[in-house]
Amino acid sequence: MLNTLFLKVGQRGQTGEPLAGLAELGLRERQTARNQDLMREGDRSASVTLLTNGLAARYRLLSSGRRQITTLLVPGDFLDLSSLLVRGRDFGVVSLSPCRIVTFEHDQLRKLCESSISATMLLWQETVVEAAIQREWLVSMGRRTAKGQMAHLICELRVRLAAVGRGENASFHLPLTQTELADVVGLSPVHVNRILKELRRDGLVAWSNYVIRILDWERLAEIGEFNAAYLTAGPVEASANGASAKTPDNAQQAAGR
Amino acid sequence: MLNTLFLKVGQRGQTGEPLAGLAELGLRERQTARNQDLMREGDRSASVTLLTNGLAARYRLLSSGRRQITTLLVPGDFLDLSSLLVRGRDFGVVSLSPCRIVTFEHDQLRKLCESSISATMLLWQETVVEAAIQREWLVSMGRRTAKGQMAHLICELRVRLAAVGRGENASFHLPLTQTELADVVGLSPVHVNRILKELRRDGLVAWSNYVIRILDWERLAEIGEFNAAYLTAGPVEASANGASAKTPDNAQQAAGR
DNA sequence: AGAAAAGACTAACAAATGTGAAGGCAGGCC
DNA sequence: GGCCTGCCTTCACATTTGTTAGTCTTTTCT
Repeated sequence: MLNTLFLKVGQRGQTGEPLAGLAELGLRERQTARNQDLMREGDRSASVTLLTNGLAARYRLLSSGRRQITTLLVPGDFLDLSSLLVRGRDFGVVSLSPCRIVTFEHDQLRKLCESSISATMLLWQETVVEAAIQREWLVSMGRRTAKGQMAHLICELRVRLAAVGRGENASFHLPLTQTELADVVGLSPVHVNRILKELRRDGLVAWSNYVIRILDWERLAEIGEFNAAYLTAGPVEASANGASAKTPDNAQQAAGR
Repeated sequence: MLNTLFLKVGQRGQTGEPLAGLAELGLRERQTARNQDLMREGDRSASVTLLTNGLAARYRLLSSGRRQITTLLVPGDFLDLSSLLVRGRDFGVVSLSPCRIVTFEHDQLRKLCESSISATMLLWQETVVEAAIQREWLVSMGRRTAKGQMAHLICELRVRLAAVGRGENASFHLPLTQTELADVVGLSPVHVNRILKELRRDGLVAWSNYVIRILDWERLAEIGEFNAAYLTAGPVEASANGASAKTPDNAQQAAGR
């Protein structure tokens, strides 16, 4: 139940051990269909949900009907950790594939945090890494070319998915419609189609049946100016943190840098 | 030294009390000039810095020379809280006006966190609110019109600055060049100029000498689809949190809705 | 199996945004 | 006082991106 979370934390050179207690706290592990609204904007909740399998997204809807996906959630990601600290939710969450999720009640989580500072730090770190990913998206949308943005996104997903054991060699499953992809990158579906065509033409990726195969990692990372450090950077080496500062592992090698 | 931080936390209906200990931990309070590089991308640090006065920004530089500002920092904001949890920095920080800053060493901060769970939660909350602001920017860049994006940004800054006592009535000081503004919204300087012209023509804002006066808050908020909840939402009402859930104060009223 | 729906792809055109260049104004500097 | 420099502003034009709409294929539903 916690293995993807542990894998992710492990990739940063840490042990998820302090969070082991979560195993007993998880309520029901649920299975959802694709395209389900897992959470609606504006709700308050008394629990936090962890995605253990599948792909999901945080999004915002504007009055024009336009949608912006602000976060892609992969196994091991919390859908709404922020609800533990701030009331009200400024985003909705939708499943982009059939998903499996577990929920933890705020009260339980808070007890865990009170009893273990290293557990708190690990959870806080999740928020920090998420923010780094969002910053990277901001750079993509603002200053990268559409092609660079797509290239960067593919690189990011490859690393994040590989970290939790999804995808082998240079290919991974990404059950995203071109229209959904458009909502991720903030472009129109037609333009996304154009960009993908270019990436394929240039021999950078193969993309069919929702499986992406990266054909030329080097060039893809170059076009997207991708540097995996923000995903794989471990914690500060600190005695107080209970964390070891191992060298980043194979996932990073695969990721090139 | 901590008053802006306290004001900000207070606006969310909480007391900054648990962080009072910081007052003795702050090292040298420094004054910087405008346009100084306060931190460079890639550095590691052993301390966290709080902005106590002035305006600063986190940014990323691409190889093409293009710059994207990913966060605008106002008094009461930490420049690099994330360094406490993750090594390596994926952004630079530049002062956009003369600034005053205080730094706190990681070791000291960690001790504070270990001794007080509510202090930890308050700091974590800072990260969470920052992430919410970034999500909002993502929505702006991806799915709002350029005009809506500018409108939203102005609303956001008005609320954030008012919260820390900067700006009165509906006007505030924003020492941002149009070129810098372009790096915030991800547009070209020329286009930023066009948008500002429109906003002025429509009687929404007056903008001169780096002072913005909002002439029609209602319409500005409507155009930007601005809802201050993500900035003013307090914590979850929780016994464990030591936080009181007061009704949001006047700053929010001023912010409309 | 057949019908319906969803998704990928393309084309032609429209709108938004970027680029390069220039003029004007103000403040800082000698 | 005069000269630089930085910034705002505008223009003309190039490029990117969006829109609308249509065809084709695949999947889903009955």
